[in-house]
Amino acid sequence: MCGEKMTLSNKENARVFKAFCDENRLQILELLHGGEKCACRLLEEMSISQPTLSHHMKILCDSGIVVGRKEGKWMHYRISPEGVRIAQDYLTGLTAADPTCESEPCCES
Amino acid sequence: MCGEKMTLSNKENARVFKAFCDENRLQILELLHGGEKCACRLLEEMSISQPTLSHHMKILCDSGIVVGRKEGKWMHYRISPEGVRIAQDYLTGLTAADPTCESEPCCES
DNA sequence: AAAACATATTGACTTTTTTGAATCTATTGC
DNA sequence: GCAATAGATTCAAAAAAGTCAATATGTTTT
Repeated sequence: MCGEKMTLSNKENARVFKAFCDENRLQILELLHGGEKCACRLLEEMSISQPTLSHHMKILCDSGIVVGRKEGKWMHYRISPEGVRIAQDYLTGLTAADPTCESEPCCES
Repeated sequence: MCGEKMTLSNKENARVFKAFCDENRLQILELLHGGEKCACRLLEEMSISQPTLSHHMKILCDSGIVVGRKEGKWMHYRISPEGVRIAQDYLTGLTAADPTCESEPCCES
């Protein structure tokens, strides 16, 4: 089916949201918001070493929020709308009404 | 104004998303999805110690994703739709078109 | 083929996060 | 008041994450 939403395990969701819980990664996402950029460009706009950037790019790609494209000796990175959508779907599910919900009060005095 | 969206710093956004990058916290959110629960109920449905639960509840509350309500000797916790909305708005901004976007290609060969 | 360049990986170190035993605070019930 | 209960805090240890120098890999250029 087409608009089907997949449910990820807690472990998988934690990996997705790892993308957003480090300041440097948020800065990288900020830079990628302007469009696809290669690692060397990201590096010169940040104040971290090249191995550190590479490390964060790996986490961002593993989370699915960023995708990379190799072109010659360059790696171009961009935000993945599909990855972001998965994170959004999780958040939507958090506040959606749950049909299996028992509303019994907890620890009433 | 009413529908105004606030822009948080990277540091603040990182704190918000900390809520979602730990498996135990995701399990807590799963439990709170069924509705407000007190800490003692959460504790008996999880496999962690009481201080550890208290630690995670603090992080969840600091992130704004969960709010607590004290009633006698009990603490009742629930998911905050306003907090979740803030996280959602950040994600929406990630993929929204940027008017100040320069689309100049990066490292073309 | 050698030099230069872009990026990834390894290894060591530092910092942060997670964890639970022990303890403290606050509330309830006797 | 005293005992019991719920939850937070303190402290120390263990685990995980972030950092960068050095090095490795792969690509382009000369």
